[in-house]
Amino acid sequence: MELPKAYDPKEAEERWYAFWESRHYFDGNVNERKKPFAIVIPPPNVTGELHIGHALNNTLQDIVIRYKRMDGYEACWFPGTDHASIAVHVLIERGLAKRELDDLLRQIGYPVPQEKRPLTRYDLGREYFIKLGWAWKERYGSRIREQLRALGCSCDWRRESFTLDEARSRAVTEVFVRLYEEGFIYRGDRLINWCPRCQTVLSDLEVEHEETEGQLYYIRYPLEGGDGFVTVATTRPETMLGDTGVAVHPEDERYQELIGKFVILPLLGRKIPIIADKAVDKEFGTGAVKVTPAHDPIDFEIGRRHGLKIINIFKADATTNEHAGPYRDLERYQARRRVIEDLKAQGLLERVEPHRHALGHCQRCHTVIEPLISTQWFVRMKELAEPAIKVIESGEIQFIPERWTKIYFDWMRNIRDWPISRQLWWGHRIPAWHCADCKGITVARQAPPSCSKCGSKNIAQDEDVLDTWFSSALWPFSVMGWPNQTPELKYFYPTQLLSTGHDIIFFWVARMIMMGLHFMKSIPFERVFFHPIVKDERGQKMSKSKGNVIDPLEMKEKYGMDALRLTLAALCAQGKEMRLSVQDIEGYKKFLNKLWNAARFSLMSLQGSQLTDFSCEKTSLGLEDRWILSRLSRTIAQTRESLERYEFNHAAKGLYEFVWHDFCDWYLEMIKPRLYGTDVATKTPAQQVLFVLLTDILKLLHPFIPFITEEIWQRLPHKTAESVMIAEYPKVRPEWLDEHAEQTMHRLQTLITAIRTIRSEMNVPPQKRAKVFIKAEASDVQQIVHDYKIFFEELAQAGEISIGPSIERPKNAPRMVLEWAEVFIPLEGLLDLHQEYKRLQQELKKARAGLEATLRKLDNPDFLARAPEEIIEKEKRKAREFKEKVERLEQNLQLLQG
RNA sequence: GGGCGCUUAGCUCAGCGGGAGAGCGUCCGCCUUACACGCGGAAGGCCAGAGGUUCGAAUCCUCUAGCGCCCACCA
Repeated sequence: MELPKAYDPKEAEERWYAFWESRHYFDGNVNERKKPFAIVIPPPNVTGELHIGHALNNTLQDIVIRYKRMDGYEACWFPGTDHASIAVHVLIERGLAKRELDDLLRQIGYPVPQEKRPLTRYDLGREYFIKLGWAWKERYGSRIREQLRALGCSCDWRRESFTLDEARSRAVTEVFVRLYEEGFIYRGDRLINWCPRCQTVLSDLEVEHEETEGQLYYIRYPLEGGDGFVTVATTRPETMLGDTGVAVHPEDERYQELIGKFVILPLLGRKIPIIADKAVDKEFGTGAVKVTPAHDPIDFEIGRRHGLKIINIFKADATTNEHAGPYRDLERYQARRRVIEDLKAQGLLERVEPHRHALGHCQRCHTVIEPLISTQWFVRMKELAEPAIKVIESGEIQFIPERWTKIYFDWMRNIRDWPISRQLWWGHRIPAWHCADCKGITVARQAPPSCSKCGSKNIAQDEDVLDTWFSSALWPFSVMGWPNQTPELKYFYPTQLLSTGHDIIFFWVARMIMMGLHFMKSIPFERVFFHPIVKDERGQKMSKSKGNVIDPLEMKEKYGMDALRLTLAALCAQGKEMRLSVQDIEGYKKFLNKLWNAARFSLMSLQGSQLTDFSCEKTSLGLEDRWILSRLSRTIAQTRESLERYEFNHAAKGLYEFVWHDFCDWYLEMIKPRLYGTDVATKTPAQQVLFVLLTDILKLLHPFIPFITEEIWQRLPHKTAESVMIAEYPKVRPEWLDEHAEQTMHRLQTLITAIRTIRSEMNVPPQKRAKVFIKAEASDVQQIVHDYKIFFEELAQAGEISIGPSIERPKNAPRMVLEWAEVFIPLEGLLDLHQEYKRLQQELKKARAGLEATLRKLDNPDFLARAPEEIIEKEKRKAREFKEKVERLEQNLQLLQG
């Protein structure tokens, strides 16, 4: 079947995806006759849009899963999306405030007010808010799925999950209850990170530190009973309203007499003690520090050690409360200004210094974090982390690249308890019920009829939801139906690969390992591949505001998805970032065009052939056949090895190189005479080999560029499978390896290139036949020229060829000097001797340098004594070759001058 | 403050102990019936710097410089 002149990705991509799906190729089923290969998708946020990072990660996963599927595994890729508790919550709040969600509100039956702006979640109430969340999910949730399909992802869509769906919620509840019963989950007062905008607690990971230009304020605290004062330094003067002590280092001579005395807190007049604590740094500031246990993590610890009072001066929105006395009901920075003004007025502000320090910001809304004391639910992590450290140490789970293990260990060995409650509405509600009478808490899988402590029916469910990463941590087994003991769990768990970005190694990877080990008693995945972060061509992060984003769907529109996929694979080296530009995609698109045309040519050449035998019997094969089969075998091996190591760049580039340069540039050109000819004895084997090459190339490339390979596959005259997607991935064929053919071919290529170089440099018109003289002593070189004359004629436009050991350079003939031959082409016009001289000089210089370097080694007794035998042999051979080349060049230069 | 990574051809990067590579870009010549999204050819590099290990270093070790990232409770 013939191919159209150009490939149209738009039409083909959709058609083939539908075809694959209708044939159930994506389905992974429990199948005891096959080995399973499972991947669980990192669930994109349900309201997300497919960005280039998704495109990369999901392309890589699809490459692996398609490869494994073709290679005989029962492959299953579990898809799904994440409810993204806080991210979605914040988006909805924003949408409400801007009144952008009115239509959704009407849809869920909420009486939308005319005027009110901003609209808040408190106006809606919890029930409507959650309804709105689901309506939102319905509207936007399918978008990301459609985009993954456009990418070509061969997910088993029957198994799609959502972290907030019923089955996953059951898993969440089960895990919470069990961890609570086992004592891992507790509720307590801790100093936590509070986002005053989102009005929720955040884990340390959700806080981003940023260097900020701030000020260090030196404030005098008068000593009790008269003269003198202690000067403390602080970046947050307003928190002095909550000070309950002043601390110095126990060994600080300056303050020895003051320890145990009291100061009077300015502005509020509270009497607070001076205490000694080793946490204080003598060198910083004045060596005396104000202690605000309610609003600073270190102070909290100091306060605890010394039994200091805890005075919280902030409300949930970080405005001051009644404890701030005259400064109550002020926004925190306003309070700071007022406090400073008043201190200054009272002469208690000694000085202010500029001071750079890191400030925590909310990951979602970028508001400055306020450390606060609050009652929250926590998971005790230490004990859960220990086995999770061991499985990495032992290699049971392998990180790729390996360096991420160190980062993992550092975090896991210093792990802190995980605050899991969030004061949000969109998410998994905590399965705990508080009793208004006895204040007891009942944790249960379902709403209990009464308090388990006192039996009172006066109970209400905890208001909080769980950190979104809590459900993500269960993902590898929750998508397989846990807590039910499903056949899928038994067969597909643990999965073989997790592919993700390194930015969520703590958020997600570490927690999945801990939860998997705890609840499944086994690792969740065998390998974790950390893909690089995609940056623009200048190494800058892509962002909409910078206008440097590369939108996958736009690229699909312009170049086709295969082009993007291949580019991403080809650039995916195991570094930390990948620089991507549209030009790269354009470049790989050209490869697809090349492939398309090579396929067109091949199919045309196979037309009408009655091929039945593809055994490629060596006896009937030409040099070029044996060579390309040998190269194919190596390429298969290299592709497989690279894929096993997740070296996608090597796999993609190896195939690119092989297809373009070996197959197209040399092989196809070399077999043209046979294909155009009518001699069945040479034509048929060429067609056989061509067919084998084409089918194997399609199969090898299919995981990278599924659409175009299928489009071509379907036009093959003798399909070995109804789809390339389910064809068997090529296996290494050792019997095809042919060192001799490769060596001979290499010499042939070198000679042809030498002729082409002379022709090109001397401006011999391309179509003009040229007489060629080759001086070569070695009989095998003479043999090559003799046997493969046709290739010199076809590929180098050679006319008559004279070869022999005593060939003389004809007059007016520029030359190429090789290690084992000299090539001359007589010119009709005048030869530019100067140019020729320069070129030969340059080559001589190189050859001499090479010779010297080699001889230096061979003259070194240590080298001869210590280097391995084969290296010495190699150096000797090199020396001979260089020497010969140098001699030939010298002779030629001499002749040139003479 | 701790840790990690990078520095190779004009650009983007491979190579990570034995003769400096690719793609893009540049230059030259070609519309040769698969492909001008192409074909053929060429130019271009003391592999950041300094020490060390080794018979041998772009490749391993140490230090320095520049760039980037992550973690962190010096107020």
